[in-house]
Amino acid sequence: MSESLKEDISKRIRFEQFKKGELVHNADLICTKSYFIQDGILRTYFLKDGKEISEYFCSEGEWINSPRSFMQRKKDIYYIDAIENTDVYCLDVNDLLFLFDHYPEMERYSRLSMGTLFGHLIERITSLRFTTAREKYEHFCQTYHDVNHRIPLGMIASYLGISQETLSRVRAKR
Amino acid sequence: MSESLKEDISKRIRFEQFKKGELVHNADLICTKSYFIQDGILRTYFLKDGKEISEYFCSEGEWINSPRSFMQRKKDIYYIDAIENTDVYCLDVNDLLFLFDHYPEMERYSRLSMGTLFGHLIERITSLRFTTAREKYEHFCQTYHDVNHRIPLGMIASYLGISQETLSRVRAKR
DNA sequence: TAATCTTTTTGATTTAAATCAAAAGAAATA
DNA sequence: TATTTCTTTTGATTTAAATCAAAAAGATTA
Repeated sequence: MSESLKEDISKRIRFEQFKKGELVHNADLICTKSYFIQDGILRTYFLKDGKEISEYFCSEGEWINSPRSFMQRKKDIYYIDAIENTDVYCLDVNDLLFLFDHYPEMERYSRLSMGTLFGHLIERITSLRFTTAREKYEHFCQTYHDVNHRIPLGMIASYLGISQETLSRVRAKR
Repeated sequence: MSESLKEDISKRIRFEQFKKGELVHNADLICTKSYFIQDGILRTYFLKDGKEISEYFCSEGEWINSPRSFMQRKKDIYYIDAIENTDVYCLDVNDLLFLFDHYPEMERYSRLSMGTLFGHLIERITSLRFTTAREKYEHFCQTYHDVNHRIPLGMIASYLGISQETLSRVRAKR
């Protein structure tokens, strides 16, 4: 990464803090920012039949946004909230596009990190098809073992597409 | 797209044909090619407990490969086979990397099309969590309605993570 | 510290879908 | 065209997980 790019990024990112339970992004708005987590956990979720369904969790060292809203500049169904008090650096979509336009290496970085993210999504799809609740949870533990016990049981259950009672019983049997 | 890029691409892609049921990519090998479908349907699948589990289907106008194998140059669990007699244009990973190195616009094209693909995967995850078999199939019909009846029932069932008997009954009730 | 609210666990019952089994219908092959 | 093979449908039974209900445990606030 070139010096001028580093400088340009640091000029554009801004530090922000969110309290536990606070809404980071509201689905009523277009998501114009991407958040890099310094400390804490953020969650993406959407509403189905009035209930919150967790989509994914991000912790230290990861970027989070509402992907389609951010990339396609339109509204989407996803909310983002803070599971713990969380410190982030945020980058506006316009600044990101500026960086894409001025630094070809940014395009490349983006392509490569998309590839990784892509892999995660495929893993996720595979795990959702494992039929039993136990297998789903096992898979969750593998991918999220570091944050497993920092996330409330009910949120994990909706992420896995199983009821909280079932998840509680699955955990009890380990 | 610049003329020289167009020319460079057409010099590098090669026409190939596969018979119905033929293996396009074997999971024992690294996937070094990406296939653009001109006519027909290709399927990605993997084996679980000796059974084929369909991962996704691609038809006319779409690109298919074994993503992690192709992008990270390592073996992965996915096979690709032909559901119908299929005509494709194929592009080697080295040629693609050459194009990335020589045409910044290729990086951009890749980034944008990844964004779309990303959206599809998120849709997919959402649909897999819809609890009932009927809802899963409804969602499949929306995204794959044009190829729905060109794909055998059993393959759709494994794609959705439900049994073929259940899918047959779901269909009967429509 | 008590009181309230939230989250998790435990128990009983119901239900959707899996499994087992076999017949019917299509497609491929001789 | 008949025969074999593969795919889909239908029926009976079982099972995993949802739902309903309530208690226990853990947080948060007064």
